[in-house]
Amino acid sequence: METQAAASTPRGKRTRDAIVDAAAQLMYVDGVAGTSVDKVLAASGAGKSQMYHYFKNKDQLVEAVIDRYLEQILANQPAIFELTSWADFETWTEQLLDVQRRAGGPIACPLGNLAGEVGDNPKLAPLVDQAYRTWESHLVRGLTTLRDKGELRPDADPARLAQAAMTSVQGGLLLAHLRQDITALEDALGIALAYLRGHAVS
Amino acid sequence: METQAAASTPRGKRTRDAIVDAAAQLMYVDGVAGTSVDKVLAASGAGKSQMYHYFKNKDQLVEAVIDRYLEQILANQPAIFELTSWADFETWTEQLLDVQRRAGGPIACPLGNLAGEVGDNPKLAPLVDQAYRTWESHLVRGLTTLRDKGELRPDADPARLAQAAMTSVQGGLLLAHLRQDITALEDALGIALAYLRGHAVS
DNA sequence: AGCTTCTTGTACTAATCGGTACAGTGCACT
DNA sequence: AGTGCACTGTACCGATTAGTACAAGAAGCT
Repeated sequence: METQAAASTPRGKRTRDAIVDAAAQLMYVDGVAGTSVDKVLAASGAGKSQMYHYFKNKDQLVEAVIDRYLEQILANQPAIFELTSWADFETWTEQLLDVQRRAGGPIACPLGNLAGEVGDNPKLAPLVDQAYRTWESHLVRGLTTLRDKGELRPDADPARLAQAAMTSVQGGLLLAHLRQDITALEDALGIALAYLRGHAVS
Repeated sequence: METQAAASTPRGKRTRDAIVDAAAQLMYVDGVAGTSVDKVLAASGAGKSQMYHYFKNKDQLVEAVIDRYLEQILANQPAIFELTSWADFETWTEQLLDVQRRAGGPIACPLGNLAGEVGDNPKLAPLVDQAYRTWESHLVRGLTTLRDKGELRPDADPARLAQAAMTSVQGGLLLAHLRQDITALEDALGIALAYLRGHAVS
C-alpha cells in the first residue's frame, strides 16, 4: 500500500518538488487550511493533473510538506549532528537564533505553526509528532555522547533533558513569533542551556 | 467606530453567546480556517442573519472567540490572581495540570493552537498577543509582590521571569498536545518553577 | 520508427465558502 | 392598540473549494 506516488523521471521530480516547495512556503505563512491547492499550483506553475498525479489528495501533500519542513529545520542547524561538547550545544542554539535573524519573514517554526492546526487530524498529527521526535533524537544522541564522555552526570536522563530543551525551543519560538521579537527565544534558549549545563559534571 | 455589535436584550445576548460558544469549541478542535461560519451556526442553532447581526464578519467572530479563550483560561487557573507566596506559584502550576487532566478532550491550549495559525493575520495576531500579555501580566504582578515581600531577589526582573514561565507553559503544552502525554507539561512546569525559585532569596 | 509509460494542460463538477437581501416575528414602551 | 426596534428565518449570490475526466505531449527503449 503505497501512500503517495513517487516521481520516476527527473522532470517529474522537478515538478513534484516545485509543488511541495510552493506548498511549504504558502502553508508557512497562511497555514494548512488557509492554503488551497489552487494557490499552490498557481505559485508552482504546475497544473492540477500533476498535483493529483503525485499526491492522492491534499492531506498527502501536507505530509510531504511536513517532511520538507523537518529537512529544512535540520539543515538550518547543522551543529545538531555534531553535539560532542557543551560548546557544541551553544553553537547549536546560536544557529537556531541566526536562522530566525537572517530570515526576512516572520519569526516562527514551520512545524510549530502546524502543531496547533493539525493537532487533532488523526492522519497528520502523528507525522508532526514523529518529525519532532526525529528532531529531538539528535539532542538525545548528543546528550548521551556527553554522558559517555563523562561531561554529563551519569544519573541525568538524556531523553528528558532533550524534551525539556525542545519545550524551551518551541515555547520561545511561539512567544517570539507572537511578539515578533527574538528576545523571547534568546532568553528561552539561554535558560534551556543553563538547565542542561546544570546537569554537567562540575 | 464600533468594532462589533453588542446585544441589547437578554435574548440577543443568549444568541450571541451561543454563537461564540459554538465557534470557540469548534475552532479549538478544527482551527480557525477549518471552522466555517455555516458549521458554527449549525452547531449553535442560530441563523446566518444573527451571526451577521452581531459580527461584521468572520474575523470579528474570531476576535470574540479569542476573548472567550482568555476568560476560560484564566477562570481555570484562579490561583494566578493570588500569587503572594512561592506556594501559590506551585498551586498555580497544579491548577494548570489539573485542567488538562480533567478535560476529556485533547491536551492543548486554545490560544496556543491559534498562535500558529493567525500569526500573520494583521488583525488577529495583535489580539492573540494581547491575550498572552494579559495572561502574563498576572505572573508579573505575582512576582513583583514576592519581590516586594523580600522573597524574590531585588535584582530579579519580574517581566523576564514571567515571560520565561510563559514559554515553559506554552512549550510544554505544545509538546504535550502533540504526544497526548501530560508528562511533557509536568516536566516543563517543574523546570519553570525551579527556575523561578532559583531567583528566590535563600 | 514505433510502442509504452510518464507527464502535462484544460475543462469540468458538486459542494462549500463568506457574505447579503429582505421579509417577517417577538417584545418593550406609550 | 399601535409604533419602533431588536431579533430571526430563509433564500440567495458569486467566488472558491477539493477533486475528476480525458486527451495530448514528452521521453526512454527496442
